[in-house]
Amino acid sequence: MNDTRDALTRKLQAFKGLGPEDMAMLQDLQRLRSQIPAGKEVVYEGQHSHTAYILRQGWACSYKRLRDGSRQIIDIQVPGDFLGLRSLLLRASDHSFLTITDVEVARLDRHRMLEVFRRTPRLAVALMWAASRDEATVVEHLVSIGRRGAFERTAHFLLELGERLKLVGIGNGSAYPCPISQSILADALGMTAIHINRVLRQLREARIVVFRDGMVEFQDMKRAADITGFELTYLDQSPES
Amino acid sequence: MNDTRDALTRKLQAFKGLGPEDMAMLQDLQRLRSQIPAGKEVVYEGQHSHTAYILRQGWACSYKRLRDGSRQIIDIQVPGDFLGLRSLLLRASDHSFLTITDVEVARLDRHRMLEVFRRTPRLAVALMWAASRDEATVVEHLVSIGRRGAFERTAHFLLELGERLKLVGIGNGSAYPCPISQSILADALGMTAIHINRVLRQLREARIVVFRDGMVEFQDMKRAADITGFELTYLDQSPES
DNA sequence: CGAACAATTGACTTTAGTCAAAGAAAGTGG
DNA sequence: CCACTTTCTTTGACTAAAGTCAATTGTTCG
Repeated sequence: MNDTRDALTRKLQAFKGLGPEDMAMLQDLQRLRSQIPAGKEVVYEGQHSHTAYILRQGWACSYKRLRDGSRQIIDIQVPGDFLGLRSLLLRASDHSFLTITDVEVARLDRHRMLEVFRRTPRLAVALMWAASRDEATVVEHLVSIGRRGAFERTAHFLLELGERLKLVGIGNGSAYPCPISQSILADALGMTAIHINRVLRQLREARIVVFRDGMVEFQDMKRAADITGFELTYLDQSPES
Repeated sequence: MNDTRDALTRKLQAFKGLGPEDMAMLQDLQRLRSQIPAGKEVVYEGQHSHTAYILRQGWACSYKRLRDGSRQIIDIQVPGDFLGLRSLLLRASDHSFLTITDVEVARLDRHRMLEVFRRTPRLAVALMWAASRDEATVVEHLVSIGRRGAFERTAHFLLELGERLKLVGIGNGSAYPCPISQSILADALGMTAIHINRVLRQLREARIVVFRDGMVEFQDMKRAADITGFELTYLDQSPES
């Protein structure tokens, strides 16, 4: 285990065959770093910024706000994830961000990405793989919100998060730090904060998983996976070359 | 209006600056055509097929089935849309398809796509733009299912569909052919067929939109857009170069 | 200490789902 | 062309899930 690697490098290493040039370019891509404090809302909806980020450290989420003030979180981003990749290509960004903890990001712009495509196509494919995986995650959330009940949905989400974190070296899938509030969790899962609170209690009382004090601890992952029908194919870690 | 153009060409033409070589490549990409009859389920979940399609004619949908037998439709595909683009990069395809009408598709494989990236990068960017737009649509569905009530959600979906079809020359946004059954609509919107039936009645009685006999006709688009908070930025048609 | 926010719980309401039943439309084999 | 099945649509009556309102307890932080 080489803890000096950044999260995205870790993640892409599931992708075999990246050579030294790819790795160098990947480092270079993450050169323009900056820090953002927790709780900062980066409102991009409707903005014409062709900028995306790599989240290097910390947690964030992407969301859309509706006119009635309610908020739907599209996905939680953890280290190694992209922020706002779509805005590189779409004219106007379609969503905003919120930093959940203090974060460190690396800025990407369209020009740099095109350069990656030109000069290190292998890395480009790896990045597109990561983007596809993010997209598959969003699709799974859609399915979850559309067709799973609150109880299964919550357990499923926590299982998924554990797997995603494990891939970048945080936690072991069955226990991991999770600095998100119940109201963020509620907005991610399409329910109210009050309801998620009750659901979390049920999960705790059913001895499946405990969400408390910034930690998630599964007591019975097998049953959790069973109840929710969780399978990790959609996150699948090792794309063949 | 040049009706001889295929739907994808029409759609990408919103993307300025494609040259003759790009156009030729775009035609070439659609060379491997085949027909599939209506009602065919193409089950890909868990399959390792690195194949995607361009939908040239007809309607289809992508969906995931849960263990309890229920189904969540991820998106409806209309002419000019991609089918299964993610499976070009992910190891295992994460969803399946259903043809809603008879369709004509053109097969894509990873190798051909990589060739596009190498030889006509301009077209590659245009295709990635289209893919980003599809993704933005999925995100909007997520938001809709998570945070809009059934009435607004349904109206929103029908508005969106109208805009998408207009872009490829089908209908005018306020009236268009729509060959999908109520049960498909229900599974796309995360509700039951019975409930969508009631909602469609309400929309009809409120003189907002009529969904009947394979046609959608808005009677009051302004009010519909107003009620649902519909804006088409997320579909935005003309990306700047 | 008090302010602001997060978590918790109870009582009640609303929304959407379930069950049951029929009518309508569309395709099939004779 | 007609009986016959199958699928789609529609409606009513009832149930279950999740939201709303209201209030309380912690917690963090200046």
